[in-house]
Amino acid sequence: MKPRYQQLKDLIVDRISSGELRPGDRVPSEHELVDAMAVSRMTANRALRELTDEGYVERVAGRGSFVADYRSRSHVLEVQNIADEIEKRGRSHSCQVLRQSLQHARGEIAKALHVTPGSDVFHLLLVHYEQGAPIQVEDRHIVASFAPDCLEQDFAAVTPSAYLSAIAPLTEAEQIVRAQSANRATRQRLQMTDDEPCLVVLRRTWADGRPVTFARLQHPGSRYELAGHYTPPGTAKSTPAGVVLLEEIKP
Amino acid sequence: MKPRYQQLKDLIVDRISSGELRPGDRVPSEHELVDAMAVSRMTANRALRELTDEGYVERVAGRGSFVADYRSRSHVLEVQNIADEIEKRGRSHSCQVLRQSLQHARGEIAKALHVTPGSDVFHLLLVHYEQGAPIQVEDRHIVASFAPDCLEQDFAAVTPSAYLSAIAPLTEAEQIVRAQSANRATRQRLQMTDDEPCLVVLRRTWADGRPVTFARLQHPGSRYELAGHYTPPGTAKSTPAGVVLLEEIKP
DNA sequence: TGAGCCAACTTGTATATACAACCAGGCCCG
DNA sequence: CGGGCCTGGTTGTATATACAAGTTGGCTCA
Repeated sequence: MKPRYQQLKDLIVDRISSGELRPGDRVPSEHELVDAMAVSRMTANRALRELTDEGYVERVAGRGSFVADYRSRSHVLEVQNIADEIEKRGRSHSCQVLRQSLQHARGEIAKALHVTPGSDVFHLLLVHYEQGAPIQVEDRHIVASFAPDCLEQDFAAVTPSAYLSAIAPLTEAEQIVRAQSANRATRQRLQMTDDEPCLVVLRRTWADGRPVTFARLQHPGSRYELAGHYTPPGTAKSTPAGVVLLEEIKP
Repeated sequence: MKPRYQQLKDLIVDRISSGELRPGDRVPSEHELVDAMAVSRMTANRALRELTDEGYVERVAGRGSFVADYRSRSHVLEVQNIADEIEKRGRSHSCQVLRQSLQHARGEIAKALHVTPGSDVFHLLLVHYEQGAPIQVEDRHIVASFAPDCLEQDFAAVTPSAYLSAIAPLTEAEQIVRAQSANRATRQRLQMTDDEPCLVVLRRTWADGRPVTFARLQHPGSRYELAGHYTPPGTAKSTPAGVVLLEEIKP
């Protein structure tokens, strides 16, 4: 049984992420939660206070609690889905599936995913295109027990990222970024010149407290870059208007 | 007057950052705080709980509260200072200053730093070494009004990052990461082979609500990589023990 | 009409208390 | 000697209560 303050938090987060509550909307006050959910005010206070710390809610003494403008939240999810990323820029995304199979986890993969060697894992190999030009080779392993129906998915339509986060929210991610030379197969798939550097991202993602997928994402250096904007927790509101995006700068 | 739970938090954070309490050390229990500081247990509990959420302490029911191994904290600051990063790995850092001059901001630099073209900015060009091997070329511009005594600093001893965060806390950062080919001068400075990819980080950092510095950091792809571990806010406690570090995996 | 005051509601903090779950070490008993 | 029990200390959660301070809107009174 989850603690009650966590139940309250889940309830409110669900209403926000379902779209029922939108940024700026009023969230139930502590007193309303006390009446509606039969908890003490301290418990309601803890739920709302933690949601504030986590960036979901803004509170004003005397006025009430409101759904926050959740721009600065969660770099993790932001970077997850390359299809969203591309379409957000108003460009077309397409995808080609090269491999979609069940394998036995061996060596490094088993270690990375915390499964015993020989366990079932799915292996995906995809190429993502932006406006028809190849932009990413996605080489992904997924713990089979987490996504049993993986082989029936059409990943050309729904990316693995989107598919996985639909099963369960991805709670944690670890990644490392490298500049490497690509091997010949990858260079061909990404239509890279022989000496073009390759931006490699190794990313491992957690759900339900355990690692569920491990991906190696390779990109042509001349056509892809990673951007991030970080504000330390608790200093949220600083982002000023009229920021010149770094993307526009080519020193 | 600060609230009492905040006073307790400050007290404990001070003892940690001064080195009096080291990772693994026991921090006062709730009951001890109640006795020593004359607060209620709920107040002591709030202080310790928030320190847990912020990654300073770890708590185990039945045993006590302990200073956390503060690896997973604050991606922003973590990545800031390459000297700290290197020395945390137990390796020696050194630095060579190639340029340290006052210039007039032009074009892209003025735009990135939100100053009018022609304004004073400092220009630094440094090479960082790890165990004697070059690991980073740092090409940095700093708003002159933010750091007037920049020309008198010895950046071979104190890195620009450390110097800047000592003036005022850096509250916000934006960066983009690219894989590029390096030009000949950079290849020489980093002792890179002709076709070795170069990991480039462009980073702009804010203090006092305005951008104060803009850096272009170039690294040899074969000897440097960026690593990050992300937990979305509020899902803190998930990180399980015995995590296999991605660094150990070479797929 | 207009200015100011007041009441109701909100969040923020603080306390005292209670019970459950967990852990370590000591103690007792076989 | 060894195994199991128990106890004291610790965290985790939950409640009832209290006061302070900010905001809003209406009401009263000049």
